[in-house]
Order: sequence, then structure tokens, then C-alpha cells
Amino acid sequence: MAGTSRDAARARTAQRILDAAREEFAAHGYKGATVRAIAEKAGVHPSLVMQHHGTKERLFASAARLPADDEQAAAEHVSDVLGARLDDLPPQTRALMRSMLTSPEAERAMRDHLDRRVLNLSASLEGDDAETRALLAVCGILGLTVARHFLKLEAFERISDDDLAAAASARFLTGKAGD
Amino acid sequence: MAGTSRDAARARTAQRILDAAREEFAAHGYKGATVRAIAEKAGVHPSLVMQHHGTKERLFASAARLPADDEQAAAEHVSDVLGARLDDLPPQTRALMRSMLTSPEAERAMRDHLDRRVLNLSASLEGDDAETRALLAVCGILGLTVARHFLKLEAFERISDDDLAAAASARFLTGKAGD
DNA sequence: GTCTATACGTGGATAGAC
DNA sequence: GTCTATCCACGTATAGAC
Repeated sequence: MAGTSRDAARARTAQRILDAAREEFAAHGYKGATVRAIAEKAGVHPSLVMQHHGTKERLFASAARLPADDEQAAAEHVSDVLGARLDDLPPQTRALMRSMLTSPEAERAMRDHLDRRVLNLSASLEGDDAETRALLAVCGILGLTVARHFLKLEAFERISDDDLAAAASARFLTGKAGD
Repeated sequence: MAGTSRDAARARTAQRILDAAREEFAAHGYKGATVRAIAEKAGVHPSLVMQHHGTKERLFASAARLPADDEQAAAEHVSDVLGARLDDLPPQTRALMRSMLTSPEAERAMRDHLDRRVLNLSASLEGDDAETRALLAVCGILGLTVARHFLKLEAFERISDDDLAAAASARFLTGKAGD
């Protein structure tokens, strides 16, 4: 009982550091984000970051973990995925995606995530080429996300979300859709 | 005359450094590649790298420049693009793509490149939604390239290049194609 | 117990020795 | 023309302040 407020304070500090880490990793990627900058944003000394989270790599693993992969991915419908990827991305997802090409850890997490997506989607499609079409859809959404949220291609400024979603659905989900 | 061999030797050294830089940038990205490792691979002292190419950023700009963007992109046909992205990537392209999410320099180069691609492609398509379809095609190829050559999704091991190219063409190039 | 100061090794970058 | 000496910022482990 007497230790509650002490532990709570420590937990709050750890959470502040985690939030700061998510923003920095999302903005600069794994290598680009510095422990010192994360500490400053959280208002603590750099050493405290290590004290709480062990190492920069473990901090990244905690900060960039995709939310509830197993249950969620299995239940998702294709239209949900298409819609979600056109909205703004949560910091966790941004952090993971921004580092997927430069951090082996992030690369593996992203590959596992997308492998599962392809399997789930191909199971909900029909025809001999179900897996090929599922792979194309997943890759298409990946490319759209990168181009829109990270590269910020100028064409996105001239095309409405509705037009884009409609065209993407028509192309990626021929015949049978997920909803 | 007397200075020719001296200059030639210096130029060869610069080229060796550039080749080593391309490999390192392609393998580890901008931040992950170190000047010291590039120097070692080229067989020279780290300071020589800076002497020749000024700064790590300028070295990256030289190493990751996409080949002959203006003339080539304008002349390319869609089928060429689709095919090329399914083959192995040259070190320059790999270096640029691997860093596009973590290096502002690479991000801008990639955005410019893809913006031009969208413009060129939409000009060769017909219909009101030409630009939307062009954007989808470019993003789809981008996603395929990332998923195949960097994330290495397992589905690619089970699907032949021909099947993939056929399905991609059918989906991305409806109606009128570029060739 | 919670946080801070300090020190070590490795990056990129510059100036100057050979 | 090539390499050494040096500087500052980074990640990280340690010891010490409150």
C-alpha cells in the first residue's frame, strides 16, 4: 500500500518516455531517433531511458509493436484494411513502417505482419489465383501507404479519398470482396 | 601530360570508393552505412572518403542517384516498368529505396522520381480517372518492389514471376496499356 | 529507490603531418 | 596524395547524488 504512489510515479515516467519514443521513432526511424532526444522530450535524463527500458532496441520493440496482431488481423475485412490505410496512421505503425527498410527488427515485424495479411486475405478470396490476388492487394496497400504518408506524392493532393478508395477496391478486389 | 597518370590514379580511387559506397548504402541504408566501412571495403583510409566526396551526404547523393531520370522515364512504357521492378534491382536503386523512409535526401529524390512517373503514365492513359489509375499503378509497383526485394514476403516464393506480372498488368492497366 | 553525472567506445568531420 | 591527430555527438554502462 505504502509503495503504490512510488511505483505509480515510476510507471508514469516510463510511460512518458515510451510516448516520447513513439513520436521520435515515428518521425526519424530507429537510427535517426536518439536516446538523448527522447529523454529531452520526456523531460528526463538520458540515462533514465536506459534504466527503464534496458536498451534502445528494446525501447523500440516496445514503442513500435503493432496493436494486437493475431486476433485483429484475422477478423479484419478487406474493406476495413483499405479504408484504414487511407486515414492517418497511429504512431506505432508509423514508427514501424519508417524503420522497416533499415532496421532488421522492424523488417521482420513487418514481414510477419504482411505474411499473415496475405494468408488471411487469400483465404477469403476464390479462384486458383487467390493468393496472387491477395499478394497484389497487400502490396498495393503497402505502396499506397508509403507513397501517401511518407513520400507524400503530389498526386494525392489532387485526388479525393473516395475516388482513390473506389478505384483501389475495383482493381484489388475483383469478383468477391471481403465484406 | 605529365599529370595524367596521377589524375587517373586519383579518379580510380574515387571510383573504387563510390562502388564500395553503393554496396554499403544498398545493404544498410544511409544511416546504417558507415564511412569507415566504405573506406575499408575500398581499401583506403576513412579520411580519403571525405577528401574525395566532401561529406557523407554528398557521397550518398552521388552513389544513390537514379540513372538518367528525365529522358528515360519519359520514354518508358508501362510494361517495361512492370517488368523491371520484378527483376533484381541495381545497387543505386536499392540504396535509394532502402533510405527513402529515413533520409530526407532520399525521400525527396524518390518523391520527385515517382511524381514524374505518375505524370508520364497518366498522360499515356485515357479516361477521366487517368491520374487516379496512374497513381494506383505506380504505388502498386512501389509496394511490390518493397515487399519482394526488401521485406521478402514468403508468398513470393510460391508465385511465379509470370503469374505475378500477368495479374499485375490485368489489374493496373485496364483498358489501354502503354505498349 | 529514483534519478543524475560521468566515462568509454564508435560514429562523422576537420586540420595538419608525412 | 595519403594518413594521423583531434573534435563533437551518439549509445551505453557505471558510480554517485538526492
